Amino acid sequence: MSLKRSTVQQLLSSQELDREVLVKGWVRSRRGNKYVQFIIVNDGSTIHTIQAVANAEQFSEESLRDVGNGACVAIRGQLVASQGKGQAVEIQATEVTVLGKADAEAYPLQKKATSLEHLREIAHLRPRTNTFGAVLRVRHALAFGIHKFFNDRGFYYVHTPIITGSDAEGAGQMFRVTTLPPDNPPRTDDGAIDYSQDFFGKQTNLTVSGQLEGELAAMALGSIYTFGPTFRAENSNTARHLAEFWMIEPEVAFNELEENMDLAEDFLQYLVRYALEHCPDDLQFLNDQYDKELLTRLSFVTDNAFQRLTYTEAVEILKSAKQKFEFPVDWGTDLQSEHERYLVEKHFKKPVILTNYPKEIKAFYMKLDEDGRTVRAMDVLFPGIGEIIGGSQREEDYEKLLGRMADMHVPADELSWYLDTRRFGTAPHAGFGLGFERLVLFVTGMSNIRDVIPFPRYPKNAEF
RNA sequence: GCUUCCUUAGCUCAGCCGGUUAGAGCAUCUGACUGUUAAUCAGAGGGUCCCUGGUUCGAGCCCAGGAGGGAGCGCCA
Repeated sequence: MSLKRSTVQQLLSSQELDREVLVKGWVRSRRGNKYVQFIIVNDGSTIHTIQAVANAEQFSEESLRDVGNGACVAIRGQLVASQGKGQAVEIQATEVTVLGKADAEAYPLQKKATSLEHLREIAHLRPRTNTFGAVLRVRHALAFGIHKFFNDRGFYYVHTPIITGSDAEGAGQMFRVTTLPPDNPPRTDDGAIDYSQDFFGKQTNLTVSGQLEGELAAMALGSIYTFGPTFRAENSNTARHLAEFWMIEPEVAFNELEENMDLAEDFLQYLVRYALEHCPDDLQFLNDQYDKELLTRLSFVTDNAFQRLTYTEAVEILKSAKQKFEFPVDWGTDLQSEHERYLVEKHFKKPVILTNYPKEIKAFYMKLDEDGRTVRAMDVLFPGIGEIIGGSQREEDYEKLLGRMADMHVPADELSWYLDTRRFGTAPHAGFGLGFERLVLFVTGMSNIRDVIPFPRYPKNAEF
């Protein structure tokens, strides 16, 4: 019977020594002398590596020639207690097979430090680094934790469309989806492009948000969430924006603003706790390597209630702050990054939820407050990354919603399907959007959002 | 889109006031070393100084334009 492959993770945590094992993975390093060689292997199951020892009596120089940095190998041998310091167990190799060679002269990944900017240019190989291995494992854990959180609380996962016929969602610039020939599209009599001849018989785009469709589902299933790709064709060049990113959008019937805040806070604390529990080694590595405050900051999020205050209260605090701001604070204008950072990092020193923004600076679907000046919006602000969640209680009143759409020049006829929820059995409801990569950014302590997604898309870049 | 900084060996970076044959560490290759931990030690090979044009006796260095990248800002998640 053939020996089953063990992962590095299984071998390192095994109490069962002096048995034959088989490991397969990629060589991180080989060193030694003419009597003994040490082969360091990682297989992605953990950030840690396992050491295989090859004695010269069994392995000629020639047989290990191709066992170099980056090569893929299968190693069979005895799992034994290590004679050396630095690891508890190691494999005394009896058979080393090279599954895939890696030319040492050409292999782009070095054993020593390589900049994150350079790794971005070789994004097809960067998962083999410690850093990206850790980031991708944490990313997975967070994705899994999101589904678990909602499933455990009776939410249904709803798949909203990626191609949308609506261009009025108001969340940002959209990417057009078309099969018309770009050099010579069919035209109508007045010279405009004739989209009636396009694939869908109309103009279509990639979604900027699943929220409107999510609201439809919540008006039937009660509690739902979406988790899917989202696209923004904005020329945003920052460490916090991507043209293609993943968004989580829960929507809950009968929830009002207060319950929406409770959900957002529980959700974020749960996810940070989930990552701490399931990825301790990866987070420890990221803490040691990139951000010595990371674990402290994560614990701070799980251990402290978020500070809740209204936009109006925040403006008062900022106006009386001793700190000089580049942009003046005035009621009615949106807060700048510097203002949000002051509130979170200097004034409260904890995550902040800002609510009840002026209606002029928020979306048409947010519920109007009694005073007629503000809406039941909420933004969750995190240290370092700013807005991680944006949400609101939705306007459930048909007439008021129509009025808001008219004020903000949102075409009601294109959104008749959305308005139908208010015409037939409307109900109070609330939800929010969480940018998945911003969460991964916060939890990993990475500083650029392009380093927390395998293949980032941003202006002038769609490689791989 | 705006502001600002950067681009020199495979990688990370020095390079003085514009001066003759452009450097270091790591990586690679060769050799040494009986258990290494980013092994160590010795030696060798390795360059379109981002591109185009200009100034100058002479440009990696100064000037103009272009390309690419970082940071900050705006838009937002």
